[in-house]
Amino acid sequence: MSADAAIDHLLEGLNPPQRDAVMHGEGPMLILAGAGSGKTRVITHRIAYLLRTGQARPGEILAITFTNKAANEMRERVEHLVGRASRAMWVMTFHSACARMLRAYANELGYTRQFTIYDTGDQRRLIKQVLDNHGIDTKRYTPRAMQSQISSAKNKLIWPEVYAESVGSPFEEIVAEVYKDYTRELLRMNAMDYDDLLLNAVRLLEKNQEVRDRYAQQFRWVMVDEYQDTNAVQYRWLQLLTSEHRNLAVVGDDAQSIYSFRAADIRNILEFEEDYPDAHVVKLEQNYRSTQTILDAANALIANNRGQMPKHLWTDLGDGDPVRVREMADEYAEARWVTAEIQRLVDEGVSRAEIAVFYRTNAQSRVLDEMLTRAGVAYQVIGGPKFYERAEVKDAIAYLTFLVNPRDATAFTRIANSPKRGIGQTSMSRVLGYANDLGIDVWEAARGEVPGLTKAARNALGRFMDAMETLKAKAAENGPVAQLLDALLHETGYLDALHAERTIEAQGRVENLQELVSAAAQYDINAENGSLEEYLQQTSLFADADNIRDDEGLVTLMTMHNAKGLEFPIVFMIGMEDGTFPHSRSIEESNLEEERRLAYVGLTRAMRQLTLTYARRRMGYGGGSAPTIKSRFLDEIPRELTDQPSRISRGYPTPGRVASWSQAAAASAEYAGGDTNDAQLFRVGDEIVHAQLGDGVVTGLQPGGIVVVHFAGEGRDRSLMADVAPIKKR
DNA sequence: CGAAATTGGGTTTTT
DNA sequence: CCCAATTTCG
Repeated sequence: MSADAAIDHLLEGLNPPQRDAVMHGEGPMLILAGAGSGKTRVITHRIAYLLRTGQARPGEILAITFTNKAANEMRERVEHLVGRASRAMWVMTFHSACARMLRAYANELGYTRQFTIYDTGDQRRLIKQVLDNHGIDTKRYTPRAMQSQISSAKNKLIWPEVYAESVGSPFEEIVAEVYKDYTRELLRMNAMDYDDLLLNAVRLLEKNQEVRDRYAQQFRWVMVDEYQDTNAVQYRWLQLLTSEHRNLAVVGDDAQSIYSFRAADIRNILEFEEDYPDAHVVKLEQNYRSTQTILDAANALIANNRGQMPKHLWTDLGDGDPVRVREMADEYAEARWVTAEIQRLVDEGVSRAEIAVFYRTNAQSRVLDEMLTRAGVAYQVIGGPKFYERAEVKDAIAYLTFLVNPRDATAFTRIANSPKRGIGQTSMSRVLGYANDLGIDVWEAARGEVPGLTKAARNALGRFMDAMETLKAKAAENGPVAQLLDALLHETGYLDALHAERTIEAQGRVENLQELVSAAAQYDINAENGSLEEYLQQTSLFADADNIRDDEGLVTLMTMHNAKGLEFPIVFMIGMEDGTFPHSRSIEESNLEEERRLAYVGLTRAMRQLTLTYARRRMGYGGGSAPTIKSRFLDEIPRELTDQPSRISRGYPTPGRVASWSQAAAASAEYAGGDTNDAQLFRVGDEIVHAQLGDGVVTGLQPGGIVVVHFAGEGRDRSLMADVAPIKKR
């Protein structure tokens, strides 16, 4: 293929705005990409186009995403378009890119290139220690609260010194103190937390002109995905990197900004045109994913937010089916019904991999979990308790970490007595204190003559460190990580201790560790020039969402946050109740707009069929089941887009929709269990009693066994399924 | 020092 | 309701 033909090929099949974005040359660009508008395609084709036209060389390209999954996908697609040239590009997450820069210049900031990356748990442990050192009451000032304050300060680019100057309350004074010490401790341990990766990368670029020049010159072409979710630090980092060439192309959708709790600042995208008055703006509004009905529902919902960037998603895929809305008795009925529906779909020939269930909080997956298991439906749950956060996995990783980073006291305290080998709290403190006093590595201290140890403790510590020395020698050989891991688990007695427990739980732990070893073996195979350090970095930046499997016939369960960037032909959104979604906390914090954007994200994941369910009663944290109010978001979706009878034609069946309706109602009756009513029993005007809502009057009857009831003391009518609702004629 | 028992604490979303 | 961390006892 000639060069020109190759270029034509790249532009083929793109719509005009997409093509515009792909072909844009020098200068800043804002691509407003609605859901499902083919933005990944635009980014990847743009990269290929820049290369093919000779405007860019591979090494000049920096393409940034938020998740590893997105980065991998982008990398694969770019590789598909341009081949091996993709290897010289930086296609990765913010965190990986920063970590890479920091490894290269760690010493500039007083770190070594072996620095450890701390997750939230590690952070809290270290903060707790700082609090204890200060004699601060950790009940009143919880490590959790401290961690969240510090993290939010970091994400706003507020350094410890600056924070200390602006304290306005005793609480903040303590935070300031802890923040300062925590930062110092991290440096001493040669460790950075997640936030530090970004923050220190900024510090490095600001502080060191040479480094800044190097990267700012290298990255002539910068592309950022999900720009609406960037925070102040990421913003600054991008500014520093693009100061030279100003070829910053950002892709995002303000309607999908859902990470303000992680300090994402929607203003970054809203004000992009103010930051770059010469920015070329492209709007991608044609959606290639969903039916028009689904898009209309999403458009109508998001219209309730103020200050959106004007846009209107459309598709030529046709209207498709109405959005299904279902009311269930409680979360069990809801889960049973969803399960039954899934089984029905699968019977009809739908692949399980085409089906997803979304919910607001991870806890909601439990009931569904149970029902699907009972029904024998294969599924995967994304999120929740994470593999790399399980105690045994963290232990194993901590062993490796300590081998690499001998200063990491957090890793040391985690593993020194795990498995139990008689090195208790006091002994560990002695070791740490000793290291502190002499200003030496924890490793070195632990090998030396630590004063004040009992004979037993000294022996135990000696044996432990002997094993560690052996492992360190093995690590120095740079062999496969999996082998080292395996050796470690045996050498340290970790597996023996688990086997000795002889419990099912311990067996599960052993299996998790086996899984860890095979994952490491995978790494050994995949990594081109792998190293223990790189392996550790990868695992610490690993997110559960990276684990989604899409080719094994599994129904996918996940939070709506995790669903961002994905699509499924058939989507269920459950728990559509005020308090659950929108979450009560968002209502309290008047953060409804972000919740609505989250709902928007959920709705726009669906390609063909969208079903929204809510339960009349839901269990709170403390056992009791309480009545609920259906989500205000449901009311924001025009009825005519749903299979709910519209208010005007209440009581009259809508032709064409009746069949599927009664089918669904029948399924629901079958699975909801409990006493059932026959809809025929009720007539308009009947007085009824509801188990929770009390007295009411039937004001309408609808197909599918729905009775519309007006309850005393309620401003509106409720539609109830006669066969499952706890109602009786009086 | 380790294991068991109790208590209290907290549940939005996560790179 | 469930987990974790602290406390208490052996």
